[in-house]
Amino acid sequence: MGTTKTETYSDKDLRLSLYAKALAHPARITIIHYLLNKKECVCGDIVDELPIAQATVSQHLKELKKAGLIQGTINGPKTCYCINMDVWQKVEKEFSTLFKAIEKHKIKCC
Amino acid sequence: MGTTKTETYSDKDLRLSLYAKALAHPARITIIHYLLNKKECVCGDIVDELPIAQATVSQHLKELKKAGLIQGTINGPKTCYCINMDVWQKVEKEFSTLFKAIEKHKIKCC
DNA sequence: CAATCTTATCGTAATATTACGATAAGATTG
DNA sequence: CAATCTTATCGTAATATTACGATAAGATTG
Repeated sequence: MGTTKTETYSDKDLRLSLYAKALAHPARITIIHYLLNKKECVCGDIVDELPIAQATVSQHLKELKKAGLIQGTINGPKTCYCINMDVWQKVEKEFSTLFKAIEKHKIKCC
Repeated sequence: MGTTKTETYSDKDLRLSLYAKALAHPARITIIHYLLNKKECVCGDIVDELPIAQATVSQHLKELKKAGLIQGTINGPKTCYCINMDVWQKVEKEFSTLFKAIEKHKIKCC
């Protein structure tokens, strides 16, 4: 017990839930916003922006990388991070499909 | 330790992360889709749709209610569920603000 | 009213997540 | 090359999440 049963859900639902999961932490949302506000790739002063330790930030970056939302490339002693546009297009598409379905839904009975 | 530090993030980022969290499970995505496909409010045969026990479904419904994404009204021995359109409008707005910001972001350096 | 049906809640177990300090790994700087 | 700087990873603790069986709560059905 304790583990989510992944086998029996549709691939679509599963994928959407994984994207949602990647965004389900304020630190990770803040990181995404931070990357968006920079004109260049960020060689990690992300730690200064967040109220959490360097190790924890690194963990969150790993989560975002795992979901494909960001990319990181090692550049000397530093690591450069940036938004992965291709994956975000998919994310946007999947979420807006859901949102559109909800817009069409016009029932209010409770 | 173990708890997310909520105090120090912006309200916006925090809110978005909580909506994402509510959607961060395939069962909950499936429930939302199920409610969308019904023409009327659903008096819970949701359990039959999911590969998990009734108690667990009830728990997921509680999570969705907590986030405001669905509503439930007791109707005799049954409980009727439906999508909470007002809250979903907010959710959509917050997500699309993020998506639009990402669309504008045209840097690819890694 | 007893039996039944539906759903929420309780208790509990297993796993996942979050956070941190310490340290490792790898480059650059003096 | 020693010192330093940056970031990932390890180990660990605390809490959260997921899942289930059992049971409670509340109505309806016979």
